[in-house]
Amino acid sequence: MYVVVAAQTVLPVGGALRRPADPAKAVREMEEAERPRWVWAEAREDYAPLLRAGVRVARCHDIALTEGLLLAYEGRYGEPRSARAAHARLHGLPVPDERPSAPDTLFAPEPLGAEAIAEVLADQLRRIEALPEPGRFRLLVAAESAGALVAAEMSHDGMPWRRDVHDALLTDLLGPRPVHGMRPVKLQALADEVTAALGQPVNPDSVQQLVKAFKGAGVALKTTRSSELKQVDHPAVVPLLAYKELARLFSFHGWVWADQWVRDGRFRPEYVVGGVVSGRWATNGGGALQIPKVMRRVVVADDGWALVVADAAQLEPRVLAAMAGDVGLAGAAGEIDLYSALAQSFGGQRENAKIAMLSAMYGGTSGDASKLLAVMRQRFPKAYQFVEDAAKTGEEGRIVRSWLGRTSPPPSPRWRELVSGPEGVRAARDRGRFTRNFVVQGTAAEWALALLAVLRGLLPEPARLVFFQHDEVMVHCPQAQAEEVIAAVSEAAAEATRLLFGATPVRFPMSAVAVKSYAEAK
DNA sequence: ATGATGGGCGCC
DNA sequence: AAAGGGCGCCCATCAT
Repeated sequence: MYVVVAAQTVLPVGGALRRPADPAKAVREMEEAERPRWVWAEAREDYAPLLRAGVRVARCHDIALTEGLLLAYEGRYGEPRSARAAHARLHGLPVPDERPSAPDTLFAPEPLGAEAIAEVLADQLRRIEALPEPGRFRLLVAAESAGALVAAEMSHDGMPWRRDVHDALLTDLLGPRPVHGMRPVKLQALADEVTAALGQPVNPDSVQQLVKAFKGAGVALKTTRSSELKQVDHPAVVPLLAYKELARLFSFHGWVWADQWVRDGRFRPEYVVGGVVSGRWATNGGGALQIPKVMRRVVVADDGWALVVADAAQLEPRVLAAMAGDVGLAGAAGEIDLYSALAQSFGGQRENAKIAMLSAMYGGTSGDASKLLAVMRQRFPKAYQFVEDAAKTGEEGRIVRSWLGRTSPPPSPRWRELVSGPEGVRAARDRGRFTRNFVVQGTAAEWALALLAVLRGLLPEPARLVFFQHDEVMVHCPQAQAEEVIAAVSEAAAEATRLLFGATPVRFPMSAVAVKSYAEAK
């Protein structure tokens, strides 16, 4: 049963519109009584007020996310996907642009009413049924919508973040917090060392100045990447590399960042569900998906609580094995260490097996790749063919889809120009690598979303999902629940596998550990 | 002053 | 560890 929530009203589909005095209370009561699938314009906006009112729901249908998935499938990639835009299209009215990220409260349009949202829902459900594989797409929509619930909840609950530990770490590495606009003392000392070693004043943040100064010292640099610098024998290199590392920590995850993103011992980033074309999440501020490993010690469970950290091992090759239905590869993917199981086919070398798989999935060409790919083609023809087909489709300018039906963007007009020009072969090959990767990464993202959705439903109160990073999840729970949560992770992985692939010999093992601090995991 | 772009690098 | 795809985000720099 679908129930639309919009603008302080509640509309059970097929029923009568209600205007409850306390909408949050009405949602809570209906959730307890009948667990409907809640429908709203955009979970990111509509669920947050409910969370603040202490209401959580099990299932939803996110109109905007669904519209985005449908438009892409229908070859209308990039058209506005808001409920308002979808409603306008339905009635042949002018379609408004996507709302700017900072809504203008003075001139923002009236929110769409529940009846209008119900119309869009009916239209979306019709469009889904008209697809060649409606069952898969329904699963995609459910998983994406569940992801929106999780994302809103994780932003609401936040990841444990010890500001005292963070401050101690920063002070240890950089020196005490400087006054605004100044470099921390240790950073400044490194900058001074670089200047002294190069014999002229240089801002180590400036690529231009660095290249010039190194040239003056007799060193020709193409770039100032650390990989290139490491090849250079010059006394400025060591302090410069140290500077780069610490400067990044200071500006990306330093005190200013913490002032902005950490409150009440919780880091609260804003996640963007489906923010990456492949279906992975992105973040909007906070850089939650780029937290440096050295910072993990700052993520500490509350007293008496634990962090259960779990990540999927070798997710992408397993996804490929399951999608391609390659019996040989699926057999190896029935083992915990897929690459070891493959080693036999590659002269007993686990590393060679790994290179072959990665090159097949990502279009790698370096080193021994081509030789190993030949072995791959011979031993695992269906898996090989699957990614080759995806690459060829992309090179020809056509679109590909993930297992559940997420659609890759079409080539840009610029690409179409390029591909018939002198750089055409290169442009085609680049896009082939993209589509080759899309089918694997996109399906891996779907598996991870399904895992997340199932796990969310299995967690006991008061355990909370607090972090999700592509193929890794973190749950914050009372210590006494840790074993139960670890078991829930395994169960969720098995269920996600069944949902996507049905009966398959491929296993998707997850390593889950209970720790006090994130740094102890892995 | 403000906005756009590219280098560089963190994460998966 | 190699490797490729995907991002976000800072800084410097250049154009407006």
